[in-house]
Amino acid sequence: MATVDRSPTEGSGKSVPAGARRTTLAAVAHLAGVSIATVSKVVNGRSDVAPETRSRVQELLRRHDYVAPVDRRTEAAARPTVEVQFAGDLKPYVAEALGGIVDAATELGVSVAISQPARGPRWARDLVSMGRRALIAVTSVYTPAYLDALMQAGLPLVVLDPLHLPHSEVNSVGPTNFAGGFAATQHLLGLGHRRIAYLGGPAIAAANQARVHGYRAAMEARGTPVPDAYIRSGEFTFQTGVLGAAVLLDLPSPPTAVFAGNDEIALGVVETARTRGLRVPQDLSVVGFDDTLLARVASPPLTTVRQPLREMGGVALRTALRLADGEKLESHHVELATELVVRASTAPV
Amino acid sequence: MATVDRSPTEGSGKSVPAGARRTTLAAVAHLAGVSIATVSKVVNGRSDVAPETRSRVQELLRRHDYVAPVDRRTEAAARPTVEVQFAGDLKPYVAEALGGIVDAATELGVSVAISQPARGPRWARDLVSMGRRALIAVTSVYTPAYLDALMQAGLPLVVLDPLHLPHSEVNSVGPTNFAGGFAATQHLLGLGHRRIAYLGGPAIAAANQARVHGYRAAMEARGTPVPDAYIRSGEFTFQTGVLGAAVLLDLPSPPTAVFAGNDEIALGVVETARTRGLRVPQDLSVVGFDDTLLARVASPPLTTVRQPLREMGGVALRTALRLADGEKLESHHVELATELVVRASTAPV
DNA sequence: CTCTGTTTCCGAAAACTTTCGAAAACTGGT
DNA sequence: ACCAGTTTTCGAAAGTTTTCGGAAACAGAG
Repeated sequence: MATVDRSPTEGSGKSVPAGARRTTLAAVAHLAGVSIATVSKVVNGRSDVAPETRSRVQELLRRHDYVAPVDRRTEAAARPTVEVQFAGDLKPYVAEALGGIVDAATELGVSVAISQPARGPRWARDLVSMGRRALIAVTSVYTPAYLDALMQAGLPLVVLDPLHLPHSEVNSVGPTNFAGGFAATQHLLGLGHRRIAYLGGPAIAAANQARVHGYRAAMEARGTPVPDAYIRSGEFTFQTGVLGAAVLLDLPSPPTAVFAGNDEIALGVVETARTRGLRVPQDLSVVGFDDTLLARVASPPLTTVRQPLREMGGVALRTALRLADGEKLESHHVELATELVVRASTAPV
Repeated sequence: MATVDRSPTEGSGKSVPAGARRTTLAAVAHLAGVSIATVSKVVNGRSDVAPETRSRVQELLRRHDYVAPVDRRTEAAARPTVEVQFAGDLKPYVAEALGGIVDAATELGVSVAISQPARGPRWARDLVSMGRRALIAVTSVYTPAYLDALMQAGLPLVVLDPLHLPHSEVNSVGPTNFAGGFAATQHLLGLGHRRIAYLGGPAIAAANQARVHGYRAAMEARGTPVPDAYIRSGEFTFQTGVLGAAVLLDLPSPPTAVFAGNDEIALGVVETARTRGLRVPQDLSVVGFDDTLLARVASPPLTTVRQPLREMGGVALRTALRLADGEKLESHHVELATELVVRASTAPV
């Protein structure tokens, strides 16, 4: 089998004259007037070679079409690896994006390693020495120190669904949060709702802010006033949904529809409605965001704004690989389109 | 610098007697009665080594703590890597187990790579040549050819929640499915239910069978007959829950409680109840299995049998590492205790 | 200028990997 | 059983990489 594998390599490019041996380190070493060891070091990018010697040897290697054995090897061992880091639990949101990354990686013949964000002063350099070519951070916070460590190590970064606002130093992939918030709100308005509340994630999160703005824009376009109490922040958790919905429903003028910042919050809202004897969607309409598994298996199935999570994962991986290849990107931030998916948690007032 | 880097390695584990040289391929080759070349091939996962020879050499390499030069380069590169494979989507079940694996790996300083089950004749060997030391398969099917490829490559395998019955050739980690099924059914019986149905996953799945048996055992212990129509199989999906519940509820004598094979099925049952105007738990009690996020964020929150998924992931990782170190295991199959978690989806008749 | 580290660069030797041919073990035939 | 072709397995030799020590260049202190 090894013999069969090798054959394609032989036919590559300008072929060596029949009978002539392949160029060896020894030949080059002789011509360059250095030892074999030194030539080997040049080939492998070791540091202990004088710049002048290095370039002289490199020139000879080129001239004689030297091919290193590692390059002759089968592609398997040479597969690049990208690291994917996620903080905290592997929630459905992260899991689906990760699924998209793995799919794309399988297709491209790339390995994927996963980990929690590492600590310690050397973490970024350690990743490089473990053979990682790029880093994809999913919904992670990144501090200047974090970015600096990556820069130092020369490890390119792509952030999937960045928590912060798109920063020119950082490459990121995200959904069209504004458009999604707008579409969700418009859907509720179209059903005749006017008292629509927004119950979202952390106020600092860029994604959350964009969704709020989309919501506001739709409300204003319809000329519907938005009481301050109708916009609430919290975490992207079930708990926030349960508690936030309770507060909203206790308002003197409670909303007839809630637009939740993600599916998990939406489920919390549904649960609070249930404990209070309110039926969804007859008594309260709920819209989620993300369209994770959660939305599809909920009771009732959730109307939600679909994020193309798998595609986003794929784009993130491809972007990471392009950065690893030293390509310059024309755009630092890519947004993929969201889409409203209407299911059973929304109904006319 | 190189000299300084090496020193920490010297102090690791059972130290080599002072003055003694590091283990070399030549030493191992001599012990094994083969050539240096053959030992090198084993280290690098090359194909042209007989399985018997390979395992004998591997054993000696381990016993003498051989460290490949590529691993000596930096201490970071020496971190072992385990591959985790999962088929299909990254469902909450798989995601939580994966979370447990990553946690344990972080603690132990091990790298985790993830992928879809690979194809091709060389996949297992490729994993070895990419530096993987063990493989954890999550709910994957494994064919004889699959096992054979691993054996050939000398890559140890741990299956998490095996689909097949525990096989003496395969090391596996799973929950106490029988006890879980028994506890769930007893809980329903204790609430006064007598017409209890089981709606589970694939009939061939070992986990499903054990849950059914637990259910049957509890019913028989109480002297409650189980009509054949009360036991249904399908997939571990929402769809199966929706459809199966519809069939069960159309029975002449419909059940008052459904024990579902997992949380996703349980949610399907809840949804069918809802569309028929039945309230859970007042009109129908539902018990799930797994206690994934799904159970906690459902409406109503699901009574379910908790699997210690994170712990199972941790055990799987530790087991995989021990196998990679050549330890013999006293037991081929480890079962971790399940626990009934009572929430709001069950109530007295 | 001399002495004493310190760093850079190189190569000999040792360690390791790959190639490739040959023997052994299978394949199907007759 | 025997034979010709094929595949598997292995090791010798060739090729390559790593280790480690030493020479030369460099840098400061006396």
